[in-house]
Amino acid sequence: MTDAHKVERWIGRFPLIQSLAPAHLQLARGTVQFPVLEAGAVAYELDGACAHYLMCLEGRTRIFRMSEGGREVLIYKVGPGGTCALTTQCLLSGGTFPAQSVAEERTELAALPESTFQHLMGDSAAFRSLVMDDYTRLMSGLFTLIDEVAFAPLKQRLAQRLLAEADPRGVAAVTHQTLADDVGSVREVVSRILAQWAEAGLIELRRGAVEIVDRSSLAAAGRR
Amino acid sequence: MTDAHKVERWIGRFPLIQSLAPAHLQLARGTVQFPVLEAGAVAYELDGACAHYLMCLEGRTRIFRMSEGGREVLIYKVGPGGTCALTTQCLLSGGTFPAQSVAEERTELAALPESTFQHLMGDSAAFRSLVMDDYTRLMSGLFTLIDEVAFAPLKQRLAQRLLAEADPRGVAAVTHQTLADDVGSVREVVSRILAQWAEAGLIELRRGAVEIVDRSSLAAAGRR
DNA sequence: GGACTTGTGTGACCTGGGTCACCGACCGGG
DNA sequence: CCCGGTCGGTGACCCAGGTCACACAAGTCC
Repeated sequence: MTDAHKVERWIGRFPLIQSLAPAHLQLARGTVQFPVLEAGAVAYELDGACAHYLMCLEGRTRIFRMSEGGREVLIYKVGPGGTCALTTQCLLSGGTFPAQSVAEERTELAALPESTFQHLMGDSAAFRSLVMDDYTRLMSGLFTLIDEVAFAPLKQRLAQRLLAEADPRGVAAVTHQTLADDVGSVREVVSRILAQWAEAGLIELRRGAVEIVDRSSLAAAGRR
Repeated sequence: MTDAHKVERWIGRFPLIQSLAPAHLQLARGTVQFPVLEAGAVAYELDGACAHYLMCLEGRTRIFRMSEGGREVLIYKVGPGGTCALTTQCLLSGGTFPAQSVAEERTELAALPESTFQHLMGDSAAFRSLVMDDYTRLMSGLFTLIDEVAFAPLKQRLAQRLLAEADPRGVAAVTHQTLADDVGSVREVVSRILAQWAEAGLIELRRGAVEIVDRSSLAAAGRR
């Protein structure tokens, strides 16, 4: 695929880019790059430096925090059309990444170099609002995350994760292990809870996937 | 105290305000207000709307999240010279408060009306950096909060809270109950842990206060 | 100096969920 | 068809921390 095509696709995914003033659009088009991550590649590490504002074209990355003990909490996942708001945090604060990220599958990105980013943030109200929009969204996501982690019992978080992971037909292609990682627990415990739910007819278990039979009961399963 | 005095004091607390362009400074001085909260007053509630950018001149407010079960997690406390970064979140996102806040003592604020805030954010790079600075700080605070809540055992969080609350002489004027609230636990448990530490000579217990005897051991007490 | 209100100490008990140690089932490749 | 890796299931056990139910000590207000 030629670079021109890539640029078009990028703009297709992020239509707001269009609304930049001509000079700004020019700058963006001129400096954008298109890195690709293979499945399993780390996009960035904890405390790494950050040189680009990243936007996701294709694929999916998982952003999470890890404890010394090796357990994890999922912060969020970015799919096509999403930006990695942590790069924003990084670029705005001048600091390093507060979390780590790995690609779950082959992932194509659009990357604006820091200089372009800073320039546009200073000059372009449109660009600012584009960036800040995602950034404030991240912030509110963190708040809900906080009280889930602080207050919600494991079952509840697990139920939500499962629902979030399910495709339209209700199939979530995940292993117990990855679920456990996402909710910050361990496989055995997750398996047990899933077994209960399967018992109750809320879900059906396959190898490498969970099929949700009764979405609404599952959603209710966590609470109380 | 006259308004002119108040304005001077405000600028004294937030020297960066000085660096605004004359026209912007003019606008800020012309529209700033100085509300006062009595001890125990709620500064804002969960999901409340937000009409002002708030900066703290004197006093202290506690910002926290509450679960249905009535337990709390402390997000942060704002003292003199601090801004309430949640108002930023609110004003930038156009949404409502993601948490609640109450004044711990009589608190004097400086408040910029939303229109002024938006105007300055749009026009003044200096103001933007002033605001974004605190905002990104909040964000990174949330990250550390997340993995404390997710991974750190209660003891560790308690130890930190105690150290954070202590005055230079090592005296923290808090009740077991307020400590428990801050770390999202209950009184009995906190009392027990404190009793252990007192036993070990790390702290000394008084009514309504805890005196830290051995700061460094206390800091280490949480880990492992 | 009662009588109430706040802060604290303590024991008995319960439970969510993490740990350990397996085993068995499925799956893909030589 | 066998063999090693990835998934999933299960039981025994343990422990931090929350719940309940008090008892008591310090201030405080009349």
